[in-house]
Amino acid sequence: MMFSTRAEYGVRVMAHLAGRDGAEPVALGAIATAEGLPLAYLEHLMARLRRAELVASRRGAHGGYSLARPAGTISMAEVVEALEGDIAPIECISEGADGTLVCSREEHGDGICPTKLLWARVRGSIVTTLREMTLQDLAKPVPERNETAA
Amino acid sequence: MMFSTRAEYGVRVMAHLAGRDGAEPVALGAIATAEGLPLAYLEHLMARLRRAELVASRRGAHGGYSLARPAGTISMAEVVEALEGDIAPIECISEGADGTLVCSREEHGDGICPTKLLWARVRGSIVTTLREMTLQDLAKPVPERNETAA
DNA sequence: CGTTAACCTAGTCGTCAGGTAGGTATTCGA
DNA sequence: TCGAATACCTACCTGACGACTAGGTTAACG
Repeated sequence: MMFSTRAEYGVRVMAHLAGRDGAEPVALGAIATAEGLPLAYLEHLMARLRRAELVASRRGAHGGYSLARPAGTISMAEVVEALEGDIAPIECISEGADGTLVCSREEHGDGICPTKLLWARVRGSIVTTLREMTLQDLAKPVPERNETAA
Repeated sequence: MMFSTRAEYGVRVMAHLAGRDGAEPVALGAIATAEGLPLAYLEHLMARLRRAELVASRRGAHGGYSLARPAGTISMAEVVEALEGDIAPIECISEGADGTLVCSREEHGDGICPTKLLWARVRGSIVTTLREMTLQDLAKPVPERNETAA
């Protein structure tokens, strides 16, 4: 719908990695099997995540992927943005260089776009929600209690 | 991006209508010209809005569209939902019959989907934002002061 | 040196957003 | 009563892009 499977699959992989925090790299094939997702397709997503420096990779035998930073420091906004690109509810709204929102409809000098307010707020609420969550929040859906936990 | 031009165009038309609140119906051709949007395409969107009973129509000469209810009582959630269908950030999340969110990944009896929490929150923030705004909020981008206003 | 797995580049395929076209039904003014 | 205006409906087209496959090359371990 609004986000494609890129975000869906990518987030699942990241959540999977977050479950193995700090440990050895995990082979993508193992993740694909565990999550029931197509390996070849995941490779494309990992390329995006790697370019965004959210995951580190080790090639060769016993290689794989691991988080580039602790799960608690990776916001979901970073993850989703790396996978889907700039977050904009509709085409005509995008983020300018200085962080302000630009409406392409306003560039013709026509004056104010009345609907900009709406989309700006929608975008804001999405970004805020994504920023407030980290990978760690997704990594602990089953809180076991044999440890005092991380 | 996340919403298509259906939402963008449709909201523009609705905002346009809100500016003529209560008055005579406005011909779609006039709106299309004013907003610079393709008339034939807008007709499809109006069909959705009409089926959702957000606009009323009058056929024939001097016919056109008008809001079915006062602008202040029409939430943007209704408008967007009528245009785009059910609001869901990704395919696997949808609203069940009783309003609870359902993740299609959980239906295989696999247990909890860790990413559901994320998408549920994103969806929630979008819906909340859309619900908090009404058409009236879009209709007054240029607050004139020759009247005490509506 | 061979196996493993990341990495890269091209494709294919189906769907759907975005828009066009042309007709029919309804209402008004003259 | 006619004809112009306008909503309404169904069908169709087209390009882009999401989702995925295929097949290779490079790097690291044992």
